[in-house]
Amino acid sequence: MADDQRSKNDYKDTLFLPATDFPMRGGLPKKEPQMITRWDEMGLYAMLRADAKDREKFVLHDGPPYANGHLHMGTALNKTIKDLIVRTRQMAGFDANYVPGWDCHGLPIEWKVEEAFRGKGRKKGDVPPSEFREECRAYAAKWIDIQRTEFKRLGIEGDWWNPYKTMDFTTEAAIVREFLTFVEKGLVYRGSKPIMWSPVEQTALAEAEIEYHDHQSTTIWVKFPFVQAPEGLEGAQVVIWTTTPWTIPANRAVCYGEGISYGLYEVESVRQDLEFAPFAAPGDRLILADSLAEEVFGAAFVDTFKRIEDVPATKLSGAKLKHPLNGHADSYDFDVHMLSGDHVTDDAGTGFVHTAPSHGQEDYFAWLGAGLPLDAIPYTVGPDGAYTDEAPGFEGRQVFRTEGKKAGKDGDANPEVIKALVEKGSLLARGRLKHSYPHSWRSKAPVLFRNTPQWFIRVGQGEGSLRETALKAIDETTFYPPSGVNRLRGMVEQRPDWLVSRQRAWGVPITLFVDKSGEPLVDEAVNKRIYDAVAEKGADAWFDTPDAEFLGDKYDPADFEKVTDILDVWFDSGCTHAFTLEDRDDLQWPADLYMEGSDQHRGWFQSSLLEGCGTRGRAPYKAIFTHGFVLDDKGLKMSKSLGNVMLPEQVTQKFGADILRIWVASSDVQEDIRVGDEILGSAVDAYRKLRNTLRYLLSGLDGYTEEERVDVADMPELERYILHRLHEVNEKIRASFDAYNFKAAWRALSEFAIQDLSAFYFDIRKDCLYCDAPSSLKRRANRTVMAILLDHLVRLLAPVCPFTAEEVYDHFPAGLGEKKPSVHLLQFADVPGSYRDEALAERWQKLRGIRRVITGAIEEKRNEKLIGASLEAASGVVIDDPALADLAASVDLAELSITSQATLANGQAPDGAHRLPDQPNVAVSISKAAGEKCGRCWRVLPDVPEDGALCGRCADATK
RNA sequence: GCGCCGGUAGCUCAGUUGGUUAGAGCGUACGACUGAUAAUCGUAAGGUCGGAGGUUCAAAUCCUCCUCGGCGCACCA
Repeated sequence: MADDQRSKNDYKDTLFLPATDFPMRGGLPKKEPQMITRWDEMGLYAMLRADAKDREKFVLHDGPPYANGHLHMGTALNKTIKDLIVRTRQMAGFDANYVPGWDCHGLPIEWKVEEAFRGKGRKKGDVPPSEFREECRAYAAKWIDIQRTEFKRLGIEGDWWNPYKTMDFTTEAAIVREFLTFVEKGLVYRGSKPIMWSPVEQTALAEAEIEYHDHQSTTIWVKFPFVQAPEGLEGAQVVIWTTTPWTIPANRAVCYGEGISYGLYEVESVRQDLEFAPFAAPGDRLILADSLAEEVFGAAFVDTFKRIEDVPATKLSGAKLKHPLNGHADSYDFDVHMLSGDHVTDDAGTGFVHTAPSHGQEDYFAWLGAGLPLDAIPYTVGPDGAYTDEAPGFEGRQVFRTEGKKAGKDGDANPEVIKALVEKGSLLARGRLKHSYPHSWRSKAPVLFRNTPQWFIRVGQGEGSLRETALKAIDETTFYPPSGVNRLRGMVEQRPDWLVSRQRAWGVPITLFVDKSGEPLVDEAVNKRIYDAVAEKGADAWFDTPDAEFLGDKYDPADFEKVTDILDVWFDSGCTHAFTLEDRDDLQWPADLYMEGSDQHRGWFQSSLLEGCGTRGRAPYKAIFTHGFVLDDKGLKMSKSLGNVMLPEQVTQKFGADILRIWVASSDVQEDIRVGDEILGSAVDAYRKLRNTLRYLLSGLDGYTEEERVDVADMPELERYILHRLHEVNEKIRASFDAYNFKAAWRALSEFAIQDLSAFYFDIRKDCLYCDAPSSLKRRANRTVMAILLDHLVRLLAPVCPFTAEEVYDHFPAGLGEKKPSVHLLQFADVPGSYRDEALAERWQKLRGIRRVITGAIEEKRNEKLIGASLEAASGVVIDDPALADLAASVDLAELSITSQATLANGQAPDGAHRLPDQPNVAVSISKAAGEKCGRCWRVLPDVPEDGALCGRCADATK
């Protein structure tokens, strides 16, 4: 080893090099769980509450996730945004108490539990309802535990040990109370409508529970003869087309459109080249929409046909048809009405619509609209999707299979009906059609329209209606983003009455007694007894308690029927505001904010709105914030089949929760956001950079004490400029937090740390920090500013990276003053307005421009291998702008640009000087600095006696 | 099918009421340093602003159509 090498090392000991135990690498996957344990043990949540006890409340009301399954990126995103909101509000000086909740009732859990029972060889029918519900309860409880752990792993702060659950007895009672309020207000009625029915799950489904998938249907064209043909139509038959042959036994009418042009057609010949005989035969006289005739004849393998005459729609008015199954099983001998219908079009089918009022919304309304009686509508299909005895000859045949592996596949109803139609000579043609068809979102099995008695909440129309109240409430709500208002408004404007009954076991019962006329009993005393019983024993109380106990002396149980349906789970979740915000002392009603995915416009936002408006006349929230969905790195939806699913657990295990949180904070969460390896990689890089900046602050403040502190007035301009920037950035970040604009806050924070601090301020002051005497004013000012920066940055970082912020806080040098037990007990600190100095900032903005010219010039010389370290350089700066030259003269350009020397001149630049396009008046020439290199500070200065010896400044500093 | 939202450098995002050569950070490449070192600093490359028309003296920004993606609604007799 050479001598000068050793001497360098000797001087190294005289430097004030940064020192800290704070590690450069985060090691988050290991460290974060320990931090969670520590927060639990110290009771951080309780401390936060106690600390904020008397502050103004800010309530973000949690939309309950469903207590089933592990977290996915969507739920992680959702809870992380909520946590960002809650933490920033808390640190901004509010009491932001976050009470998480879970949605526990409903089909998905029931489905899983049924599966489990089946696995043990027990069919649902064999399991007593109370035992079944007990299992559901246990199942939900299990997943609540799992999800709680997973949410906590993400660093979500909240009342985890006292959350709300829709299955708590008190909650179930509260939901009963809310529902009975609707009843008392006369908003609940029993209707009989065709509704979506899932034969596999044997329940009615709301629109929210339906999804559309492709389904292969058998289509048929069916001929209906006239009972008594209108003049000129003797022997003619009306043709319909349907994709649901199984609804033919329920057919009671055929609709035609008044604006459609119909014609009477006669079959001349049918195709002979087939291996089977077409159902159509020469001489058949058929009535069809003109625009569809050719298509129909094509399907029927008719070779040639002729059009005989027009059939005006008026001619069909009032006509009666024979049912195509007339005589089958000695039945179907009633008349089929021809009805006019606006819904009939001639762009598909035959121009005539087969109408089975028990199996379609439009069919039902067409029937009622014609003034035909409700009780003439048959119930041909039972809850199990099999024909009842109202479909003579087909009893027991299933539309869809409901059991085993083939559940959801076509049953034997269609083939049997088609066979019967063929026997009757009513079939004209058949075919297959692949089209989108409603399916249950849970079982993925197709559903059918079925006419059953159900309970509804009347949303109504016009003045005084629930709809009107809700629309008014929407106007009074703030939406983030503003476009959300259109969406919710559109849905509320259009939605039908709220179907709230379900024929299931796991949920809050519809606690109604119905009298002989079908009207629900409304009696306060009875309702009170019901409420008390449910509060004590849960939903089971409704089913297990004898009716007489509820009804009391006033009513005879024999006069009433007890409803055994349960409530739609959306009603449960719509009540969360009542049993959480209102019933808990540590929250308040209405909520300041509901924050969920944009799909909840149709879900929770709406159910809560209707519930709140129905019972309390206003929305339970003041504002709604929506986030988008998590997509893969190419912008596609994550799905198992695409193999592009990423789980939050993978992220926390590989990188840590703080990384996941940075991903959230740096993304535009109001839109759909992407996630993938590269995107998370950026979050990791940003994290490292920020972590190192904080580490540098910690290490630079090693041994700092209050005595070092310098008044701002006594600080160099550079320090004051940085404090000005801090003020600016702090304002920007705080304002962004207030607007829930986390990406803007994150951007401001990380760009400040990178550009202003790491690449500019720290770089310039490194020499001072390492080499100047501890007593030097400049160094003290530098350390004072570093202390101020650290204090603010750790607070601003805390909501985004709660783990890392806490770790930084742990490593705060003792001299920074008294500490709280956790960084999260701090609030954001105001940066004194006196730090703000626009004039100074403008000057330094210009100086940074000059600096960029110098660093660019150095880089040129570096590429020419003339110099290496910038301290080897001396810069000759020439400025052709007197004011700018004066400004440059007021600072130490060498220090600013981290060169050893600098000269400044006015006027024209020499040839070959470096320039930048945006700095037209600045030119820089670089030469090697004259003198020897100081062995301590490495600057090349004329006052260094020999290479490796000390410069004057260092000689003083080491005395 | 209809409605809403969105498509700006490899990635994440800025781009105010339309106005000079469209910005930042990260990443990349190259280089420097070796006293923030699995760090730090510098320089550079990189975009026909999803596409096509149109309005305008002037459009990433306004209009129309198309396309891709997401969400929602609906129909399918």
